[in-house]
Amino acid sequence: MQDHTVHVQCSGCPIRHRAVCARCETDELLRLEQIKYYRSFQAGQPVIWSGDRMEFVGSVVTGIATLTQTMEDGRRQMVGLLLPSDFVGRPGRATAAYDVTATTDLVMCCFRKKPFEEMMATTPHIAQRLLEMTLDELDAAREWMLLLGRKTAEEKVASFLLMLARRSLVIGCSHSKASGVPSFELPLTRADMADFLGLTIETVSRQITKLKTSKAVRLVANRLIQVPDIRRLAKIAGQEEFSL
Amino acid sequence: MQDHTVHVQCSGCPIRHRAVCARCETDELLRLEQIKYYRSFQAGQPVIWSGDRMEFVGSVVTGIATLTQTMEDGRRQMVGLLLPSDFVGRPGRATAAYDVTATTDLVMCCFRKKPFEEMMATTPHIAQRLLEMTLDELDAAREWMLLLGRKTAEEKVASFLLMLARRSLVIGCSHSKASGVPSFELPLTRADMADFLGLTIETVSRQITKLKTSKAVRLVANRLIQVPDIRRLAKIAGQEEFSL
DNA sequence: GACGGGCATTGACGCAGATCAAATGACAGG
DNA sequence: CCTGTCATTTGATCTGCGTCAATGCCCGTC
Repeated sequence: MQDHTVHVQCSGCPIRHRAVCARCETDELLRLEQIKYYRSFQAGQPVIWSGDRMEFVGSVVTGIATLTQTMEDGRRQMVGLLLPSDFVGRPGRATAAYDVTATTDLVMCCFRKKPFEEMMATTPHIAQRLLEMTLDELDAAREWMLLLGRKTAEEKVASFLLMLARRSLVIGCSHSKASGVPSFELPLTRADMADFLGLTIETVSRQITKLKTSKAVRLVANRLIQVPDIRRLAKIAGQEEFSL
Repeated sequence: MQDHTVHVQCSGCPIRHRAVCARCETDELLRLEQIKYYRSFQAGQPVIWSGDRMEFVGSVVTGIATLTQTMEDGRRQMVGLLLPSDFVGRPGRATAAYDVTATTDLVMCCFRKKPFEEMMATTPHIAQRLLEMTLDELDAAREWMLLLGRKTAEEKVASFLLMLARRSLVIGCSHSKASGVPSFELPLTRADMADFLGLTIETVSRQITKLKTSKAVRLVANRLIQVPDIRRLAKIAGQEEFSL
């Protein structure tokens, strides 16, 4: 709840080159810097509720947030996993379409919607970058649709862990480097994983146990996972041909 | 296979105000007109295969195409349903990410990728409109994810028919107007519907029979469907509160 | 060290939807 | 009108995952 505000220079920002501002020149960055502000959220806190008036858009700086849809009877489906540099909100729309929740402690770089929209209209670099990011998200959503519609529970869980393992390699996560084996912290509870994968908590748990028993993954600590053979995990996830 | 080419003025184009060119001024339209060409595909013909080199992007003018993903073992999931005015292809990408297939006879308005990308860089109206369309598609994909992950077979089929019924009202389809009851032609085979909904052909068929028996829909002709009470269909689809 | 509250695991059982198989219908061509 | 092809429906059976319920584990607090 308590959003304590800080101010930092964009030039030293950890997401400077991947976020919506990635293509901005120095002068454009200065203009952005004037309308931006930071907000922090504690793990578990809501960022916005679906239907709420959206007075800002922004980027995840550190931490992880989720985007979920809920049916009247309570069934939930996660429709987005927001990692650092991902963009939240839709320019030109008044109310939020999804619930956004901080699943870890979260810092966001926010812009009031109106000034941001004005800047977007006059700064092609921002709109261009936003288009690129939106197209990437659309691709991700479509791969996710294949997972939800056609994969088995085991394949779903393996696909999810594979995604995280891959990411931990790319980012060069400390765990992965130290051991030489891709390993990472699970950023989601079983309940969140279930909502991500269109399964129940129990099924997720059973499938993780199964992967553990078959030695496809190792649970080092409660939430710390190692993937000794990423290619094998990819095979279980239903992706025969696999690179990286 | 036989792509017979025609030339038509953009000003009289049926998708002029909804496609990627919607925001273009007269002079911009003239430039587009110079690099465009039409291609026709017969029902059932492939437009592109996933992995193929994409030498063009374009808009659906008339007819319907599908975007599908296929796993190595043959499992298929539709990830996009392309209706008139929808955009095909991703600027800045060399190869197709999905199979695109004409499910009805199809006419596309194509642009060679290179000239189109150049125009996009110099014509903000095009990039702006494309961003808007991509954001809409992302929203659609996310609603689709809720359907795939959390809805029952009956809800899935009802949701699909509801989408078509709604669309036939908005477009002002001749069938719907004549009878006063929303009705429409099913543009997809059972197999395509199954790929759309993440079900099998048999389950789709059974659920349609069920909806027919419960009088939620009527099958006027083989492929012609009437929805006497759209609100009831929405309820079955899992959308209690419903407008339009 | 006992207690309580979240999360996670495990087990027993049932059902929605997949699978396998066959019948029916819709058409186009001879 | 018969015949082959393909889409669709219908039936019988099987199974993966959901549901319900109990137990275990981790931690912070008293």
